[in-house]
Amino acid sequence: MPDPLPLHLVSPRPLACEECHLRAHCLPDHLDDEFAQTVARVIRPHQPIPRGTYLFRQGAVVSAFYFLRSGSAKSVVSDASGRESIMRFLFPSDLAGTASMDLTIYHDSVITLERSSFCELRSADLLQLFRDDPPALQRFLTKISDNILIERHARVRLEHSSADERVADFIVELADAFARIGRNANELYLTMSRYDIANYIGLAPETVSRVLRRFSDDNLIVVRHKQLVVCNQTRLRALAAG
Amino acid sequence: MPDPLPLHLVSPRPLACEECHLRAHCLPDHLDDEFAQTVARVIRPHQPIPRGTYLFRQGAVVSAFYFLRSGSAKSVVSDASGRESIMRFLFPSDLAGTASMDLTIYHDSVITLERSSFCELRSADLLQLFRDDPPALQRFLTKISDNILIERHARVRLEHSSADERVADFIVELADAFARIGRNANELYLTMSRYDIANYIGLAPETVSRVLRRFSDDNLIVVRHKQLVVCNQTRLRALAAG
DNA sequence: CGGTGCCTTGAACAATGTCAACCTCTGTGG
DNA sequence: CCACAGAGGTTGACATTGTTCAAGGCACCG
Repeated sequence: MPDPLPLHLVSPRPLACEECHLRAHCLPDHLDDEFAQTVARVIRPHQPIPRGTYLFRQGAVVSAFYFLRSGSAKSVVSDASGRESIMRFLFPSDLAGTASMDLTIYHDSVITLERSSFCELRSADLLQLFRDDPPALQRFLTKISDNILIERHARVRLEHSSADERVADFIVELADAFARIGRNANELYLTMSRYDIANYIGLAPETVSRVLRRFSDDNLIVVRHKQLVVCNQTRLRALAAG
Repeated sequence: MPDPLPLHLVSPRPLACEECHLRAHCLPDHLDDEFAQTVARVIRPHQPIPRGTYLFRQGAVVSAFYFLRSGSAKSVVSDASGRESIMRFLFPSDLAGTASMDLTIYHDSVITLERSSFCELRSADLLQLFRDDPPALQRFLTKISDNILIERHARVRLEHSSADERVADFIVELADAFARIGRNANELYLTMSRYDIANYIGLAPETVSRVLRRFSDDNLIVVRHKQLVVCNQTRLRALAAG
């Protein structure tokens, strides 16, 4: 997935939206002339930003949600004792910030894992967008609902799964995310570190290493650094299901 | 917290709403005459229902959300392999069904843990309520956001806490829920079984028993069946924080 | 007053975390 | 282009924690 052109090179709105390959996943479902003005005020495309950039920080006042167009990111919460937990990984078409829809402060931080681009959805004008285009509210709610289900899945995985099951399930989850954005679901690239993976699925990094090694020995996968090839998706899914 | 009168004995709407002790936690923020009609169409009080009743079942078509007025309930998801996980416990002023706001099917089941009463928020008319009273949408979103934060807290607890920390945190969480609805935060009544507690915090029921025993030996609490008295809230909170 | 389900307790076991050492890739500067 | 430093990743030995299995107790409800 190549990075898009820098902002100053892309077509001006509303053409940018009409050309967007992720339009079907965006909030507005149509783009006639007058409505386009509302959209243009609420939804703003941004230039690609480098790896390690914060889209927003936990505790800051909410100003916008972020629709990821390319790249990947992680959502992190840090608790009172300073411990950080990764809530989810974000991929193109995912909406960042949905846990902060009470519009007070951000309840997590979102950090890019590679060079990434996104559209900003300004929260101040969001309610107006919902008024002008009620289906947009429905889509917004659906995205939030999806997010809740993803996070619940991650929690159920923590509660009832062995280390093997967790790692298998993580790989399957990643493969599905790749498939959703039109990439090869068998050739995964791990933009996140082993520490991030371990944190996400609630294991020690050493355990993740060992399980990947075992999967590799069993010919389920081939791992080389950040490259992961899935050899036996069926068995991997069976493992993930427990 | 006494059960409210059966539906046929309470005052008709809108008086019922005006008398409701939880009105401040409800969606509409005002109740003038014409608006009251919208509210009456969307929000419907119900008679108390017995313990073990399903408010809705996972997989059923979404018809309403449920605002708990008295009693308690649990939200349960069952996965492909039939394993059940308790996502959260619900108390008065909590809204059940927020994980299903995509309005397709319910993604969890909600089951009462004791005789409970509630108001039904019909989903078909909910969008109209939001149009008639935009702040209601804001309150709705805030309730969903609260729910996400509660479930995230539960997940972080699973990821990074020992058995002692989890049980302490559960007790503190319950105490806070009691305080929020105006009950004594030091005299808790456990409407859920030990199995439910164990499931919720990701432990074996035996472990919960043992930890409660230890806390009791350390004079942190006194447990007798479903009655739990908190003796040293400070130490308990310190334990919960890790 | 007897049964049933929920809860508690004990002992052995298995799983994963911890600690420490070593390896390997990457990026940097000479 | 090479050498080196440092972070990230892997591996092994060991300790710890919580689960599992089995038995027994206690309350509640017929």
